[in-house]
Amino acid sequence: MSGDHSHNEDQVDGGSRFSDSHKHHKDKFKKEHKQKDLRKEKERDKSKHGNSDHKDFSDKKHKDKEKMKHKDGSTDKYKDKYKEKRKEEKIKSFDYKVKLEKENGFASPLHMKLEPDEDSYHCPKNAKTLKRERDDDNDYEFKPKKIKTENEKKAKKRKLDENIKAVKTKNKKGDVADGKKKAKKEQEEKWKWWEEERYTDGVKWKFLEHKGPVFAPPYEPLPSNVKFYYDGKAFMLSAGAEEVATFFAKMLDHEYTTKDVFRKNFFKDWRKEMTSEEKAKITDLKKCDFSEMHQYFKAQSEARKAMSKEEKLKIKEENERLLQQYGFCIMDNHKERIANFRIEPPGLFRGRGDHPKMGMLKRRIRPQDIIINCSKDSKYPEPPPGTKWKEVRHDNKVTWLVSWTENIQGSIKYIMLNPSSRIKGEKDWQKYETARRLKKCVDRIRNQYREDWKSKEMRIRQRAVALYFIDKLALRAGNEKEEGETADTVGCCSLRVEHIKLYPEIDGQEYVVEFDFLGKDSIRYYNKVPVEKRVFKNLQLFMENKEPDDDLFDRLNTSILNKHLQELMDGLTAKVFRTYNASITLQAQLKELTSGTSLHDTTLHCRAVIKGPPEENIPAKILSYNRANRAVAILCNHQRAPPKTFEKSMQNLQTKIDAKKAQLSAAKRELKSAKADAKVRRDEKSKKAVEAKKKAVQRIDDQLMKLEVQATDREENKQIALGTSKLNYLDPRISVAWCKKWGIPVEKIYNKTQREKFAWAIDMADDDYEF
DNA sequence: GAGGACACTTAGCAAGATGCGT
DNA sequence: ACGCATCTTGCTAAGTGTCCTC
Repeated sequence: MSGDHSHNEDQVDGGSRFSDSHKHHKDKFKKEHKQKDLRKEKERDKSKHGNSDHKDFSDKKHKDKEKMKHKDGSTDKYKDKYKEKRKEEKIKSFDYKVKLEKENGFASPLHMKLEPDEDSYHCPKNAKTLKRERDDDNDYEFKPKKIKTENEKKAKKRKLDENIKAVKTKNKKGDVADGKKKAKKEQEEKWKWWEEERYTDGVKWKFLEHKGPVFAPPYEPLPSNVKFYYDGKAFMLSAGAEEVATFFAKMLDHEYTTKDVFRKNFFKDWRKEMTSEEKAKITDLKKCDFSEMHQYFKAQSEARKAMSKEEKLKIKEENERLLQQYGFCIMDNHKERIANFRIEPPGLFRGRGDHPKMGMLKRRIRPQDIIINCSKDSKYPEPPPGTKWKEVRHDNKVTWLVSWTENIQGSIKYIMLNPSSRIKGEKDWQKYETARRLKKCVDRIRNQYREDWKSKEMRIRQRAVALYFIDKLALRAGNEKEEGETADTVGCCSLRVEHIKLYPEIDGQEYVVEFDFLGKDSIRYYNKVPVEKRVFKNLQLFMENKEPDDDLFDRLNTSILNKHLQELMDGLTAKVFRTYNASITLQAQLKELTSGTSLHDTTLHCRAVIKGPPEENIPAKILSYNRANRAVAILCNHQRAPPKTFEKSMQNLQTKIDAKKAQLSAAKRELKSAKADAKVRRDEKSKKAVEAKKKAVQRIDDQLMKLEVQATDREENKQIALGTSKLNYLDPRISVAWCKKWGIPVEKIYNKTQREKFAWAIDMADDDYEF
């Protein structure tokens, strides 16, 4: 470890030196050793899972001030080469990165009902603010122009509609029979919030009323015949200790109950819940035998599965009742669906990846932990009898209804509205509008950061290279995280030297950077990308005289980067690049893949795309869409574990294909003989027989094609999750426009939940929409 | 400018619901 | 009608980014 540090300038022109305090290094050293065992375990674990040959990452970070040499003498002659490169890049990653399966359908909660239910909400006089002022802060295109002029009319009309609705609700009572009709009507009456003006000044609502959260069911003690054993002897636990023990017992099948960190954290927290006698007696987790408890829970879940239809229905009805009672709120005259009205039940914390806090006890949340947010003039939610809320506040500058502080990280959890709600939808729409604004100035910004690669100042170069990664590779910003509190993951700004490797030349390509790090959710990011020479030289510079666990961009953090971005464009942050690049990629890929010619992709022997005019072929179109979606998912590194049943289901599909093929050749033979027959007989009957056979062949051929498309799609999708990008990064108007253009029903692309979330886009996008 | 509190979006997994072939 | 595969939904962790204080 080098401690030879002295200078402190921010210029890129001197000899490269680090200035780092020795103390800092010593601490680092100690910590590193402490971490070693942990890491070894990580490794083992990883190889067990077979998902990573990932190298040993250190947990340490630090900031160094150094003096660096400007040794980048390269000239830049890329002009519009850049665009091509990007394109190549994308195709590349498509090739080498993992292939995939079918869409995994991410979603959000159920449909929402607009009609208030019987025990109708108390609605205050001043809650009728229908018309809102325009938000002046941004987004010229946020609102379709015509709406501005029509707004008043619409608002009035809506008011009228609502009155009608209110009347309807009254004579609703018990008419279960025409539920279908009603559902239809509801659809027609869906509130088009996107045709209204938005609030100004951060006001999120004027009126908010809800019923509060649903608490986790209380703990039910185990029957007395289910025993816990310590050191081979039955041991009666106190209720508190028993509850925590059951959390562990339930997880016994999971591999992580064998992990040291998990066990240690669990045992420590468990002991806190024990009585002093228990504490004295139970001192070694290894001597604890939870197997009887485990068996009991297993049996219970079996029993649940084997329940009669009536019992299942009963549970369903109860859930529905809860949903109706607690699952909705009134926000500004509209009944809106709440996303997560249930409080998270207690249990053992299991973070993602190698989380230092795995196994800790996640406390039960009580009413006195809960903060309620609602209108002053609303009917406040009641705390359960004999309890009190921690606080009831009336903050209409925020969107949450309920919050509490969680005990593992000390972070705040919220109950908020469903994605189909106005408040979420508006924000979502706005997000895409910001990304569209970026589209207009992205060339300027790209030119700018290229210029900055040559800057005299180290911090500017670092900023420019980081931004290049964020733009080109859709990396996340990479906020700093508190060490030891979470799994060791990074994003762009927090990349460390150990996360990249530089190859001046490899596999016939120049200036290749190999990325290998764990990103959000400890998902591995691995990519080998050729970069521009100047970037490469800069990276060499940044890495000079650094330890593997030093920050690659030691003069940069997300706040600096975002401040810079803010200056380049109003509302621009690192995250916007991900949205922009995802959406623009989808649009480009859809154009390319759907046009017909480019579908003759020889690497993907798919007859479907080769054969016939695309407009006649919906499955092929959907495949094209999924591929475009997939390109984005790959760009954003949205991975998933291959489904457990993948191999099997692939086999099943192949069996089906084989069977279909056999069927096809049989049908063809029959056709042939029918033809021969017709030639000899020359009568109507045999002619007809030929026609029938022809049709049969055609039909079977179509079926076969469909199966093959399905197989291709699924294979390609094996380890790619399409849902995340679909739900969070792709401007839904692109998809809607594509559907309209090619006559594909939107239902083929978006399921019900997704259609609800994207109702605004489905309503407003025409077939010529351009992102 | 560092650090923490806060609000809100993005993320993958798995349980539960649905659908499909037999 | 049943059993399995797939799709949907719920769950909640883990990010981003802003604002405030010192």
